[in-house]
Amino acid sequence: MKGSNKNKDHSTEGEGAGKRPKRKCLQWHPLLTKNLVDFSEEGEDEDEEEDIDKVQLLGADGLEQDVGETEDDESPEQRARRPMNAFLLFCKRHRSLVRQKHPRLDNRGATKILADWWAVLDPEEKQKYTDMAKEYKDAFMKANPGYKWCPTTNKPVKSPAPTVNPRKKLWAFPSDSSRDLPSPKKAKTEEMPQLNFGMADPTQMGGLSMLLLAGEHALGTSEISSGACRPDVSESPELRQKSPLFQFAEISSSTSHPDAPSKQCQASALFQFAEISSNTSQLSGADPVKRCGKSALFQLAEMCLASEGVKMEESNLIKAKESDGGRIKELEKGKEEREIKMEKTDEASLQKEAEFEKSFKENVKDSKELRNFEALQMDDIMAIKMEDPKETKKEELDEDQKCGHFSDFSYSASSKIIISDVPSRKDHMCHPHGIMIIEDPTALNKPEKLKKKKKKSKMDRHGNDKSTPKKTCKKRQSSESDIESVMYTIEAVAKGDWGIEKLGEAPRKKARTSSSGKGNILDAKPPKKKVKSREKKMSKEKSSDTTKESRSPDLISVSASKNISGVVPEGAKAEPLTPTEVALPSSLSGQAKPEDSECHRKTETCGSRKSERSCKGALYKTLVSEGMLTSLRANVDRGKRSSGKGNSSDHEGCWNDESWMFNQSGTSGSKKFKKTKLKEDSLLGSAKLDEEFEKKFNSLPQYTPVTFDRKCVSVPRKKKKTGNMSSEPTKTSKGSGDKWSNKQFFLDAIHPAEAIFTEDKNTTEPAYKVKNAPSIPNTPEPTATQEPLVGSQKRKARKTKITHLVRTADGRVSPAGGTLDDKPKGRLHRRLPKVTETGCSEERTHSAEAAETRSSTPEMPAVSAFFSLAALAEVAAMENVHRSQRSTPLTHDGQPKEMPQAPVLISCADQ
DNA sequence: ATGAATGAAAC
DNA sequence: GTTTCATTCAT
Repeated sequence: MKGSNKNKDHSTEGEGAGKRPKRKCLQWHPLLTKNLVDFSEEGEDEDEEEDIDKVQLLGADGLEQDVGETEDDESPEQRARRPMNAFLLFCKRHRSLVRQKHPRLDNRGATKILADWWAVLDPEEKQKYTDMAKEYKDAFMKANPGYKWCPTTNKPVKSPAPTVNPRKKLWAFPSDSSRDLPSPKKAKTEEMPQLNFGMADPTQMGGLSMLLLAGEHALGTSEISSGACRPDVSESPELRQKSPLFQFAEISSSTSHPDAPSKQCQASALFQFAEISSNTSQLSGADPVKRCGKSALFQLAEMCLASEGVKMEESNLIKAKESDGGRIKELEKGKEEREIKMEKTDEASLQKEAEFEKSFKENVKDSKELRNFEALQMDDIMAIKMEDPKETKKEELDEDQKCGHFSDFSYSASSKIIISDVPSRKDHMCHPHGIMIIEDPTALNKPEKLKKKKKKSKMDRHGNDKSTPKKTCKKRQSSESDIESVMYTIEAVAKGDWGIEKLGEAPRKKARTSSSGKGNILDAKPPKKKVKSREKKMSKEKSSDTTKESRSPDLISVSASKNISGVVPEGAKAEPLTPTEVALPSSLSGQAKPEDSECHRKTETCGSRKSERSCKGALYKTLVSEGMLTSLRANVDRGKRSSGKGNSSDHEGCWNDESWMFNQSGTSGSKKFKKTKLKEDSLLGSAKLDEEFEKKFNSLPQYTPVTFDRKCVSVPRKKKKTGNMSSEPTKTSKGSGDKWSNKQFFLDAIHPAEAIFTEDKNTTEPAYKVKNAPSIPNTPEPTATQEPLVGSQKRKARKTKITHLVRTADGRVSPAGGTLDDKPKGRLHRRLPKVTETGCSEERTHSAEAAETRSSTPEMPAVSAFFSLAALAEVAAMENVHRSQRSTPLTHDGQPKEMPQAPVLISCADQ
């Protein structure tokens, strides 16, 4: 396949020198791009450097974007892609399946099928996607307040320079350079790796997966900066409420922070993520109290920023840039400013410390919750750290790379975040605050700008870092509790001082990795996405355990790579990315050992990257062992849950529930067990993280291919017709068939509905939520008949037609005027329930299978028998209701019905 | 670069 | 109402 493509390309154009056959399908995300780049470049020593290099390259290319970037404070960056809508999410999630099923089918065909599916999809299912999309969008918007979807016309509002294609991506409306807008995005994507961590990244949220991935990356990448900032950070309970994604969003978007904190609280995880990522925040030294409202991560980020003059500078620069047209000039200035700021930093740090203490006390109050919260934060951070592994680009890998976006979230990596751990309970453990620092210079600011600066400043920075002796936090020599050890580790890392002792803990990971090692090294590596998805499918059966394993390795590998990034300890870095298999082991081993030797050697010198990396790796491990990851995962779940359940708007509840509980238990438990379970925990944690990411992204139910087939079969006429042929036949049949025919349709429709959703991997988590209200057919009113047509008239018309003709099948078109047309199927489908929940994968899987079985064979007949016209009518009515009610009250039912059909049948029977 | 789908946003 | 663009990837 690939080869063909390549060839194709050649033939097609002379121009392209090689161009990327694939283009950027996946690259769309800058992050991804970056990751890819990283991978390729990985060979290089440091992540940072790499980034810088990349940046340079960009700059070299002539893109001055960096400078131009400007701000993101408000402006979205050009790069950001508009968030995907529900349908797109659906497509993204299912396309692979479709393709698998119909390899021959090209994307268009697949798209058609997907559309059919979408049409058939239960309202609930659809709703999930819709909710997700909404959440995502909200997060995105939060991250990029100024973001405009599309300039429709050509002119961007401001951009004077029309040179650019009007269409392309105007939305980057920001005044940035006009040229930047269009070219940058794609150009970057294509050619350069740009790193976009900056604020925009969150923006890019285009892919949910990206977010998740980002988180992972962050974890991996985030380095524990040698220069430790002072601990600070206040955590507020409020944050807890946010879902991880939301938090992420917050982080990502710098701008958001100031906004209403309360609001944020409610926000979903996505938002948080966005905020964190974007958070360029000016660190204005807001009061600690104020900060409380913000997410801890965000606060941390701010602190970090404050502490580090560099970042400050950048932000300032950015601002300045905004004000000033000259970008480059400013950059230069920035350097100078930076120096000045450096001085300031110390002061700031001091203040922060004071604040920190205060916040700390406050936090103590919360105790458990707080603790959990913290854990969550940690997780988030971890996630952030997980950065892109680098990998060499290989032709073969191309595809994989695409997939790689999962691992990508580069931006997170760049940002530094310091997290302090507040002792949650005095009783349980009083840990000194541990501080994790994530460096992400760029993250705070815009990627591009940052890049440039970085390059230039890079040297400076390093010098600074080294030079600036961070105040060492007090380190704790003896690790009383696991947590302490972790904290200690963190501190040590921050200091640059690493105790070998801790390393001991790390080993478990290694073991894990080793286990994971498979044959495919190369392929596996970066592209988690595809691979993952595929693997998932493959491994689905395996169940949570398997998944965990598979995932964990990835995470680890990633983290390792990142950690190591600075210096590749051993050969590992060479191909960092191979995430899962090869890379992991090597990296891990490398980490551990090197750490020992190097780390302990360098007690103080933060300077050596290797040591840092190794330390980081150790730290990471420690965290994992502690269960931090687990908690993270839980967070993610929560976010998922929230999204799934309620709409983004509601969010609120997210935190509590099982996931929350789970976190706590997990965390605490891990502590106790530590070593014993540490490994497991780590595995779980990592696995969970991955899962969560995926989940979010995939939280949506997926139809199994089988189902898909059935649907195709059952619905064939519609689909096919839709695309190619006229639906006439169908219609005719209807007309002639009358009700009878309808029935048939109905049945057909149902079949598909039965479809089983594959739950993905599912994860071990308890069900994050199952929305479906099993039995509730309540149909308040049948009124809503029409669906809102969307899209252009054409589409509308087409759709309408289809609906009548084709879709009818689903819903059944009434021969006459068919007022009711669509209704029926929806309702039935709804029941299908996804199996999403999570229980144990095994059970789930099992049930799913069972369901399939049932649906496929035996039941059909029975069903048909059951259905009566009346029943159909009722269903239709119900469906309408559903449709109208988009906002389904979420029933939290934790457990969906295993048997989808059953309910339906029953209802029918009743009537 | 195009298209296939849908949806959301910007006109 | 219409246009753009988000994803994906074979042409």
